[in-house]
Amino acid sequence: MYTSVNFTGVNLPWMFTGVNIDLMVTSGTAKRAYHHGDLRNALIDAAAELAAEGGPDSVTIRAAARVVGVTPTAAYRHFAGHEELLAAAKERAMGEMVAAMHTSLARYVETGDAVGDSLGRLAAAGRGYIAFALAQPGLFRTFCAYAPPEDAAGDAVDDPFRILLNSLDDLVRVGYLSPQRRELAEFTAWSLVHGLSTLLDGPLREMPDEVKEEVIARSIATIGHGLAGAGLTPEQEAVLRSVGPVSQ
Amino acid sequence: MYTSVNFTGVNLPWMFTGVNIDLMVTSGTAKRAYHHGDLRNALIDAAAELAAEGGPDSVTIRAAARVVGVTPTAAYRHFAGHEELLAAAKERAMGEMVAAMHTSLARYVETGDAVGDSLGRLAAAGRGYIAFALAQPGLFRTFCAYAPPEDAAGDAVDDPFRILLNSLDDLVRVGYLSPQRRELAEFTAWSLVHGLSTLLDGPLREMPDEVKEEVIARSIATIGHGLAGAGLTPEQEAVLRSVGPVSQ
DNA sequence: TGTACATCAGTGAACGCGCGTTCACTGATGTAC
DNA sequence: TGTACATCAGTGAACGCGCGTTCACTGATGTAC
Repeated sequence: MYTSVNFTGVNLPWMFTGVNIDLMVTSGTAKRAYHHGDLRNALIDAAAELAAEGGPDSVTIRAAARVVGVTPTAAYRHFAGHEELLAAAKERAMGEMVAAMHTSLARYVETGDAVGDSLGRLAAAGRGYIAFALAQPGLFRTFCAYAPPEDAAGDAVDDPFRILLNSLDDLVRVGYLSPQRRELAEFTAWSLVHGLSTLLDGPLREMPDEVKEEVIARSIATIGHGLAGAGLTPEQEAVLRSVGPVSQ
Repeated sequence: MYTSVNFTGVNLPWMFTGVNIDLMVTSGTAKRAYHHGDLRNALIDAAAELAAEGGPDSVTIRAAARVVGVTPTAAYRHFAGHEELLAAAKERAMGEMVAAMHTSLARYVETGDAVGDSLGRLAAAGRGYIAFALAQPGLFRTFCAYAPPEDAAGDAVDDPFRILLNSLDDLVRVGYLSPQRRELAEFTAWSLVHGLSTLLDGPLREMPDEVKEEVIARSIATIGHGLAGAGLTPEQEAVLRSVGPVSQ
């Protein structure tokens, strides 16, 4: 399980956050005090849970309040409105994605071959991305709707995109990827991995897992080959380039 | 403009479909007769228009009826419910996508080089896909939600996927793509093109058009190279393959 | 050719739903003295 | 250490919105005779 979100069904995050909690024991059952203690985080937890179950559209103030067991109005003490709660859920989803990619990267076992290991790390990062999308489709779709906050420009160093950039830079350092082909390669790699994630969880949902696995493996290999820029003759590459934008 | 949907703002499709239309001239202004004449198609036109403007979520029975200038109840004479109207909109979106791909394919100018032309046609098909996504984001998102009807299994021969399959088969026939690497390659190609479409219209929306163009060109070239399977040594390809699925 | 009438294709009002958001309020907390 | 009271963090009721869908209805159509 990649996510730290509480999926137990019973949402009692305040049991664990434990800031200023009051319990009133009433005839043997624990009852929440009038003051929640950490409602803001509880609502974000609930929002992430809702996102995991039904994607970003399922994140509503009323639903989150319902999950926590609180009046919708109470949420307005902690969020300016729906948009702010949704933004928090997106932030969570982004965090989960980064965690998934790091987990995958951490599991990669180095072989000692510099080129192979650089490619391996790139592949591992992509694997983490895809695995997260397939394991947590709701959170993945929420992650896709993520937009970095206006104020924090370039602050989020630890985002998935940064991991990708580093992997590709590594491939240049190691001599596999030419600086010329390095340019904009991040978007090619991201597109493939993102497209795989979307399609395997969408139109190709019914595909057997072994076939999915083979599709992923072959796709990664194809990109791996492609980055080298071998295969096509310069003339053929020029032909491809001549297939320009389709005017409307 | 790829789409045949009426975007004039004033939706008067019945003026053109002209089946059994009655006009009652009342003090100089044309007024629709009580019976519409072709309400079903008018509603589908409206649904496609709504989808184009706001994606599949904007397709509602009430909104479509509003566009046509008819009571929501009237729609129930022609559609079992909301789901059926949405399905019709998806069908339309699919049709527009196919048209866009064919347009792009038709514009490809053959060079005479068999391999180059096969690749060129594959690229042109992909271009059409991406161009449609960028020109009609709402319809593209509606297309993505498309699910073929249960009854018509394998009937839709002329769908985008079929175009892709044919292009790849061509690459084998022409000797560029080995039968071994042909297998499942359609999903790699589709993923790249689909991912590009999604990202360029999403997180990369602000990217200048020339850069977008360069990203597309380079991505297509990378896949072109990659399909040849040159670049990586067999050992390196094996390393990539060993980066297996990330267990949860 | 004219007319009675069944059928067809709409109208208009209403239902219940979940949503975001606001209002006046009240119970709990914690601090000044 | 005890208490008055400001402040904080909730409640409960209500608003308007757009949605899907259903009901009884009515105006228009076209056909049998």
